[in-house]
Amino acid sequence: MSAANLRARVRAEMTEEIKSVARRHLATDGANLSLRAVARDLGMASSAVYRYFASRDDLLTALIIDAYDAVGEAAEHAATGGTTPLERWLAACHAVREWALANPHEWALIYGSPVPGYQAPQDTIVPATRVLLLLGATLAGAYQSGVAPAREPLQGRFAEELTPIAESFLPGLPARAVADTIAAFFQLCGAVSSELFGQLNKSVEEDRRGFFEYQMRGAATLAGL
Amino acid sequence: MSAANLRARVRAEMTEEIKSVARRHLATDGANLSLRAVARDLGMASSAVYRYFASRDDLLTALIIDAYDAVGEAAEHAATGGTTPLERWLAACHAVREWALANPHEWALIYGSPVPGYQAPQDTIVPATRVLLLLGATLAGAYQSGVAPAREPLQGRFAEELTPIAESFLPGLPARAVADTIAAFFQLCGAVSSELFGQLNKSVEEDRRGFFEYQMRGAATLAGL
DNA sequence: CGTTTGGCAAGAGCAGTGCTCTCGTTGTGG
DNA sequence: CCACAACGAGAGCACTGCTCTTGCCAAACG
Repeated sequence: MSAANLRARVRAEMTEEIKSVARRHLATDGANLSLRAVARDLGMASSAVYRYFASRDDLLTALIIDAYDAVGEAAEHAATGGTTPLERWLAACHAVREWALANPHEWALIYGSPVPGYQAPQDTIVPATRVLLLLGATLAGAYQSGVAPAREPLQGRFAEELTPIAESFLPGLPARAVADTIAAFFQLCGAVSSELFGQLNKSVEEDRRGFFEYQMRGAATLAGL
Repeated sequence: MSAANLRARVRAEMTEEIKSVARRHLATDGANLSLRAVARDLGMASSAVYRYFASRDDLLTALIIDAYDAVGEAAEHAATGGTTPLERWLAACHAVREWALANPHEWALIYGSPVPGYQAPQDTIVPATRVLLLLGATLAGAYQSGVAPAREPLQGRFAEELTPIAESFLPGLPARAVADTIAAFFQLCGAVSSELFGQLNKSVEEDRRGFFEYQMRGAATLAGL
């Protein structure tokens, strides 16, 4: 039994080591991750890597899940600091941005254009919603504590579509708040991606953090925070 | 002289044909464009393509410029229809979204994560600002016609950084309006990319257009429109 | 203790890629 | 008319993802 555990542990360590080297390659060379190059760095044959990941896409999927978890944890950790909902909101947004600046290629992997021919498996959708849920929970807290006043309900078909989502994911939250949460999350993604992918080319150079906060305060305003 | 023109015209036609086939490959196979496959489709050797484009990145750059122009023109054309600034604003946003839905891989090419190792040359930055300038001009028109009231000036270092940009690109527009324009543009990019890249996974299915309009009305609100 | 089984690594090999170089051909400008 | 530049084709290099076969070594079983 301990032998089997040992085998499994060695295998897990090897898997983790492959992912680690792959992450390093990702950080330096960009998204076109070469499985052979990773194998070379590990001093093993490229075919040996296939014992641990069935394909290059499988390795990418593992990295994607890790990245979702990493950015989610960074945001959650930052959000514990603030006292008011708005402070927690902004702290989470800044944490996401800073994680993205520190790990640009991993950000591109999860929130950039999908890798060609790559279809995200089911395993990725749960960790993908972590930041979204954090924003939603922050907003829900603001509603429950009365910091944010109740707002007119939304009208429109998409509001009806969002109602069951609201029930299952964030019970008690009106559909409008769910819509605002998703919209704010998209705004966050847009702000980070645009800055990271070079859209604000030489317009704001020094105080990008300040401009980002301006945008996220706007997102909070739209969400009723 | 007409001979030289003929040579140049044949060359231009060939260049256009290569781009056309490449665009078709882009639409079906995704972003990992294969120069050899394009050459095969054209019935010529892969090395012959290099007479027209120095590298695969050069071909991508040409496609990127075309894509920027296409989405810019779609937005500008749509914006001519509306009567009020808000109508023109929303029409432009919807046009951008619809262009992106019709040409997802080209959208990914210009607003998704940058292709690994690819550095956007100077030729791309002018057409890239076309949609941004349209939004800015719409906002400027609203200010000048008095539809949108004047707002408190921004404070913060990024506002100072944006002041010279305002002078050169959209003269007469306060720094805050420039900041709002860029923020709105990022919001537009975020909303379109998130929808296109599958971030709203099974939450809103039917009325995505309505949800998008909700977001863009929010962006207009933040911009003071 | 001997044998069999199963996980692992290595190597060769296939089909594909971007890109370069060389070698003919062809058409144009002086 | 002829030199020259532009062009297309083909071979070739180094690389990729992935598969298949072979050999190895430790664990499990009789």
